[in-house]
Amino acid sequence: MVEQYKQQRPYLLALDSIIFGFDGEGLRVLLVKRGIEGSTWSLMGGWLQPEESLEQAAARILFELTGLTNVYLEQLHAFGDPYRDPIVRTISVAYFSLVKVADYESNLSEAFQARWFSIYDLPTLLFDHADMVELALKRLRYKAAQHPIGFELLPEKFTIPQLKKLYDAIYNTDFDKRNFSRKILSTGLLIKLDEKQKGFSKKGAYYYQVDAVKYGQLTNSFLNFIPNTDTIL
Amino acid sequence: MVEQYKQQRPYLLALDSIIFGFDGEGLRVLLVKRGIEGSTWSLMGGWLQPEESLEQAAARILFELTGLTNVYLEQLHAFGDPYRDPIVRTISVAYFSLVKVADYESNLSEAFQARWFSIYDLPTLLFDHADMVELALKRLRYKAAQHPIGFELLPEKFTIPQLKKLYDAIYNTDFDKRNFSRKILSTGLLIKLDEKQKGFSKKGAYYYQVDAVKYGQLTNSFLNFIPNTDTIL
DNA sequence: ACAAAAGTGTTGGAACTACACCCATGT
DNA sequence: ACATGGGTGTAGTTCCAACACTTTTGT
Repeated sequence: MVEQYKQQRPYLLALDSIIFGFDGEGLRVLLVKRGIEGSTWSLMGGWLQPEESLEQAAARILFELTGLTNVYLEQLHAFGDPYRDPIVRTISVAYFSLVKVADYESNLSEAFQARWFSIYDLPTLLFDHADMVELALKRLRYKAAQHPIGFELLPEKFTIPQLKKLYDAIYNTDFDKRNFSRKILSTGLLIKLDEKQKGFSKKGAYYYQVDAVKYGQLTNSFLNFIPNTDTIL
Repeated sequence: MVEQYKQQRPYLLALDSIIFGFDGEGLRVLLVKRGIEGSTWSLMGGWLQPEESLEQAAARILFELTGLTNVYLEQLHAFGDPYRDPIVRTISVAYFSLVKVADYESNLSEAFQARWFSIYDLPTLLFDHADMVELALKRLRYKAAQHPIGFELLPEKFTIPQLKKLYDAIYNTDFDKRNFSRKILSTGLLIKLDEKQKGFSKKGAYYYQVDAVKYGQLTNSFLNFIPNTDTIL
C-alpha cells in the first residue's frame, strides 16, 4: 500500500505571514524586501522543515524576523494555484498574526529589510501576496467583530481612546465614542488602572488592561444567534 | 536564485473533504471505507495533481465520489502535523462541502463504499480526520449563523419546518418555530411558492425557494457590529 | 482663560424572547 | 370528530443608534 504514495508527486511547501501591527495611528502590515528577488516587497515567508508542524513553522518564521514569541497567530488559508509562483510550483499556507508594534521595534532583525506599510497604501507585492493581505484583512475584521482580539495589537496598558482608534483603523470608520466605550466596558473584560496616560492630551485618559482570566475563558458566543458553538457537541 | 528552491524538501499534498448532508432528520457526514487500508472509515480524499488548483482538486475529488458539480465548497484548514500520516509525511488541505442528499443518492459512485453518518455518532476515523470533522462542524455553525448557507443542504424547494429542522440539527437545539420563521422570512430571501408539501403532515406546509438574485447579491454584513467587510476597502 | 481631548446620560426605535391559540386536512 | 403538524400575533424587555454637554488640565 505504500505504492500509492510513491506514485504521487510532491510539492514545495512554503509559509507566508501577514503581520498586522498598530502604531496608534493606522493599521499596518509588515513587509520585507526579498533579498534574492531584489526589489520586490513581499510578505515574510519561509519553508516548512521536516520536523515542524505548519503552526510551528509559521511561529519560527515570525520569530526569525521579529524576535517575538507568544504572538497571536492564526492560519488564514492555503494558496495553491499552479502558477502562483512562476518558477517552481509551491503551495503556500498563509498565517496572519497580530503584534504589538512597540515590542517589535526593539527586536527587529536587521537581516531583513522590513518596513511597516499602511494597509491603505501598499506597494506592489510578490506573487499572490496582495490577495493574501486582502483576505487577512477581511478575516481580521470578521473576527475582531466577534472576538476581542483587538487587544493583541495594543500594549499591555492602553486607553479607551487608543482602543477606539484601533477599531476605527481596522474598520476604516469612526465609531461613536460614547457607544464604543459603553460596549467595550460592558464586556467586563477590561480592568481600569489607577493611572492616567500623560503627555498626549491635557486631561489624560485612564489606562486599562485586559482581565487575563476572563479573556482566557472566552468562548465564541458573542454572536447574534448562535448558541455557544464551543460546547454544543 | 533557483538554488534556494532546490535545497528545499517537497511534501506530498492531499485533500480531504468533509461532506455534510441533511436528510430531513439529522445532519450527516459522508464517509468512505478506504479500500487500501481496509477497515477504517475516513473522509473522502485524494492527491493534488500537477495542473490543478487546490479548489479544483477538491471539486474533482468530490465529483469522483458523488458525481456532483456546482456544490458549495469552502476551504477549511491545512493540516500538517509531521506524523499525522504515520507512513509518509503528508500535508492535507481539508475542504468542507454542503450537498443535497437527494441529489447524491442517485449519483453515488459504487467504487467507494460510502455511507452517511450522523455527526453525533461517528465511527473511529483515520488519522486526524476526526479533528477535521470537528473543526468543520464548528465552522458550519459559525458560518450558518451569519450567512444563509443552510439552503445549500436542502433541495430546491423546501418548507419552513424543514428549514427549522435543519437549523435544529446544525445547532443541536430546538428553535422556537414562531421566532424562527419570522427571522428567516424577514431576510426577504425566500419566495413562497403556490404549492404545498403533500404526505408528510395533514395540513401540508408551503414550499419556498431561495430568491437566487438576492442570494447572489448577499454581502457578509448580517453581523452585529461589523460594517460590511466586503466593501470597506 | 482657553483649547483639546476625556468622560458620561438620555431617549426613541428596533429586535429579540417568551408564550398560546386557531387552521387545514387526512384519517 | 379528532389528531397532527402548520401557521400566526402580542407584550415585555433588551439592545442599539443617535445625539451634546461637562470635566480636567496643560499652556
